[in-house]
Amino acid sequence: MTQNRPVRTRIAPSPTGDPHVGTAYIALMNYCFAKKHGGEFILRIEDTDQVRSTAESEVQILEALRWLGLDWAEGPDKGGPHGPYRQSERSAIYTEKCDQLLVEGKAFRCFCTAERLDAMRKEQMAAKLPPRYDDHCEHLAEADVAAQMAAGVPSVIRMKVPTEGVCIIPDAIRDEPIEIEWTKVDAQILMKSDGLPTYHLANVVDDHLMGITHVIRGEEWISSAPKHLLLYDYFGWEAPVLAHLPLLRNADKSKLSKRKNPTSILYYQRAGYLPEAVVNFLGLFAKSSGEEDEMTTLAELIDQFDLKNISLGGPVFDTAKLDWLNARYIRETMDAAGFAKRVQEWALNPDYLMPIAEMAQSRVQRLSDLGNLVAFFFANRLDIDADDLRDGVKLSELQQRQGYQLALWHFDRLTTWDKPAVEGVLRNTSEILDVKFKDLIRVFYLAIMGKPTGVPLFDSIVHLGRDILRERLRHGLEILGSPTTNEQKQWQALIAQAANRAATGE
RNA sequence: GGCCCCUUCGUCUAGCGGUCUAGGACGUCGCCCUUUCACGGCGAAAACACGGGUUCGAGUCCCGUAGGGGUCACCA
Repeated sequence: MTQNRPVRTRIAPSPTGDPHVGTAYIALMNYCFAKKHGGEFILRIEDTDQVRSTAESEVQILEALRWLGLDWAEGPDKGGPHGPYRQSERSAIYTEKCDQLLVEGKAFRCFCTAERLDAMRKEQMAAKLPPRYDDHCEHLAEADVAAQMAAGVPSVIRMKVPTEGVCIIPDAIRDEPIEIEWTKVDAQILMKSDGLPTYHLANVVDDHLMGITHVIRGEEWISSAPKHLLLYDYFGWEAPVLAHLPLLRNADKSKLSKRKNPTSILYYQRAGYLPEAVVNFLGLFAKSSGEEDEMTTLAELIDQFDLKNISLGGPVFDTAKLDWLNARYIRETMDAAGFAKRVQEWALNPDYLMPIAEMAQSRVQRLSDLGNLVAFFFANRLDIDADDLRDGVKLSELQQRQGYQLALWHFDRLTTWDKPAVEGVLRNTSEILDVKFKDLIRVFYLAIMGKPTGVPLFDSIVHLGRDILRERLRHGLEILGSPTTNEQKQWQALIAQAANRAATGE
């Protein structure tokens, strides 16, 4: 597993949501490692999940990485010698490789239904056994397979896995290799019934074909590493060096999630952070910090980069230090003119200003009324206190809190982000809480604008974006105080009600 | 629950058997500077999860325990 090919690393995001800070963190480590060793860093889009992948998400991820300055040598937007760089365009390759495994007896076709597999897992769980494929189809006769295929029975292809021994997984940031028994490894599906590969197959095939020498990824992949190593072995390919990075955490140490923290890079952009500060902050997790200044350039980060410097304990993504770094970048790396330019690019640009102008025009008497009217578009958290927030509200405090929580729940589940969708969430919320729409709207004006009236709410929410909105509502909740246990129970009931409505389509 | 990973101040971390009465940074608090605020300066409180070994000597090595996390999908 020693590598002497030219170093090549990659970031391989799945375009299924907002660009995540975790992706940026992994990308940065791969980027620094490649640059440190005079290698290349490339970008590949892993969009084999037809249901969840969107073109919009892909665009945003590319934009976010570009914003951070983590430029890639090859990728779907710029091509390269190992393209295409979008897995959905590489189907033929996976089919060919998978057929090869089938022919060589290293994989088998499986006709099990989802129902049978579910039942099987339940039984295994009940018997306190680890859920694992029971090899039902592994030894089907060839004629049998052919017959089912001819009859058009849907099938998947699974990989065969050794029934004894242990898999040794060397890891570049750990002193000792990780060992996992083969009996704990499932007969992973390689090819789904839709004809597209799963992550495991596509990832291994692409990493090999694209000449990736070092796979630096999150530690959520440790338990599937044996499958990957086995695939390299099956294909007769040299496996890349593996390095599993600790996951970024919420303050309570759980895996970083948007329920508890802003996780979208778009949020940090909108909230007024500078990309160089974000990169610096993320880089600190891989920097062996002695006595020297923690403010470092990307170039210095690369120069000092060493996988061994990464602490294995999952770091809490606590933005206090990011705030401090950001402030220093603002005051130490630019003059007033430069600062003004940054602010302009940030939000005083035509794209951001235009919708605001449309909302504000009919509501000002003098140009100077604009500031008070739309200041909330240029803020992150609003400076409001509990009295402001309860001012003139007709709902009980409990209802107000539930309104925020319920809306938060709904907004997170929205697949489209436009005016009808936003309005739908609020109407829904008012119905579930059984309060007047008008009264409910008022509490949202308060949390979002800090005032009970202002420019149109739905348009404002759309324009502010999901992440800032989430912060405003979360802030509102914080100000109102934490719910009692009794309230928590009522809250569960409301969520159930909301979920029910969603399921039955109202 | 099985398997795997992890464990130094609130947070990010330095530490790789004696130099540790554990260092730095952020945050917090106090003082100074100052028309306010911020910046800046000075200072303070604040940690080796626990229990056993090994050793002349353990934050550093080993074993347990506890705690946290990840993973057990036709998602990545």
